[in-house]
Amino acid sequence: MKPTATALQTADDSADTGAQQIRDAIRDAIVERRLSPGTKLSEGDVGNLFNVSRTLARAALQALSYEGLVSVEKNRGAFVAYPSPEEARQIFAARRLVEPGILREAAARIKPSQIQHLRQLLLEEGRLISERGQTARRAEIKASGDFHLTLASISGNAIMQRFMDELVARSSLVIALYGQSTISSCGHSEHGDIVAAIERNDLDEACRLMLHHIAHIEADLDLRERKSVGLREAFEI
Amino acid sequence: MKPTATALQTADDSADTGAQQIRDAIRDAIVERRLSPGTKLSEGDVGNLFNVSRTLARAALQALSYEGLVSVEKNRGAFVAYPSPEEARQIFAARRLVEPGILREAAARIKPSQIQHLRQLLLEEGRLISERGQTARRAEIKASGDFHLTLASISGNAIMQRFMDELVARSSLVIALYGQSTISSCGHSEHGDIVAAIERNDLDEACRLMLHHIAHIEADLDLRERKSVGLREAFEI
DNA sequence: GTGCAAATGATCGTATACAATTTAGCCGTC
DNA sequence: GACGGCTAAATTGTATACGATCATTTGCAC
Repeated sequence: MKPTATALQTADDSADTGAQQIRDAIRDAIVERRLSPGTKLSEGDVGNLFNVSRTLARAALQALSYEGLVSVEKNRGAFVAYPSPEEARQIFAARRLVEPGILREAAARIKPSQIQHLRQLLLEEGRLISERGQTARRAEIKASGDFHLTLASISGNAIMQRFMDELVARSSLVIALYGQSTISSCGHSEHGDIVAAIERNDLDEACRLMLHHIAHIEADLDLRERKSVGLREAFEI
Repeated sequence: MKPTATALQTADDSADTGAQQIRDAIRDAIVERRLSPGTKLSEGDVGNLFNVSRTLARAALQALSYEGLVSVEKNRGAFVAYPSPEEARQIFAARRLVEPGILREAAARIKPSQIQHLRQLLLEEGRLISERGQTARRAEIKASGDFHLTLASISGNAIMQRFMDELVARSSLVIALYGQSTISSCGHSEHGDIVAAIERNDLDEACRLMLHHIAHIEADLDLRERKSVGLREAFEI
């Protein structure tokens, strides 16, 4: 299972300012679930795909490993991360821990134009949900995460923003692996409720809704240990 | 101002498993303030210092830039990060936001042996404070951070732990730049108070103490904008 | 036919080499 | 004497090359 050209070549021919472009392209592919967890990302293949040397491919993969999106195994190669159930729990625990705080901070500094921006995001998200097709689905996944990231950006704390970047991206991986419901972002209306609570300055309610929202996402996961199904159980029906 | 051999060569001749060793050595040097903010870390120099090629030196510096300890400027090189007052504020805002949560999580899972471990850390910290000399001072800086990192490790959340790693390291940079009091870790007793509160299971009080502790550290900073002192003000006495 | 051992191929780890960019020094002109 | 442009040195950006490690398969013995 090697990454196909269609899975990765999105921002290909843009200026080659370095490994960053490659990193971003691969990250987008992972977040939008065009690349499945466990997919091997060999340095050579990635380099060929983007027409750069292994040096840059390696740098990009290394960067992604710091974000927890790919895992590099010594002398074996890089793979799209395959979060364990335990990791998944920790990711959502971290989100429960930081998102209320980010929300409070954001609500305290939010300006009318930014509320407007949030509302526009919700609209776009709603539009994508009603559309059909793979590309719409992928855009929807991204838009769903963008809501949380925008909140972090409004909070004005670049460090928390980067942290949320990581958490949202890794959440996408977890949902790809353990999500049950076919609908990817079941909680669209919940986003709207949160914005509404912010608008009427009811912070406690907004935080409550946020925690509920995160719990809702997590509840859709099936985090039972799957001991690499496929040895025997997969055929012993 | 290039990194001197004595500033970096700590774990030099140990096994060369890769760039990780170099990264850790430089990180320690930064956290213990043997390397001052703004110091240039050229790839060539770093490579020579550790007897490796520029490839590995570059990888190590790149990794440190992801942690915010080093800033790499395109075509200009890498420098020990020089956090702006605004960054400093964000770092501490982030700590205020996450540390109470980590503390609660840790307190909920803490085992007697881990309390023992914390107490031992405090003892060691106290011992270092009473000693004199540069090496003791540096060890003290590290020990002071280790308290917070140990708490994060007890929380059992690897993601939050990594995040705290970053925050504590960057805090050290900020204190090096903006700290006023000569004593580096004024809040040793506060650490003890927090452990005591945990021990008697008074979580609210523990969180309150933690927030107080962070505020105390931050209060010792002089975060006034210094517009690269040395243009004119430095001589216009 | 099964199991182990050596050879093969693919991939990674690191070093070196070359191109591009910046920085510093130098000289001529104003 | 100060300013501006030019050349040279130093440093980074990227590619390539070679040695090391791991996975796989081939072949042989049992």
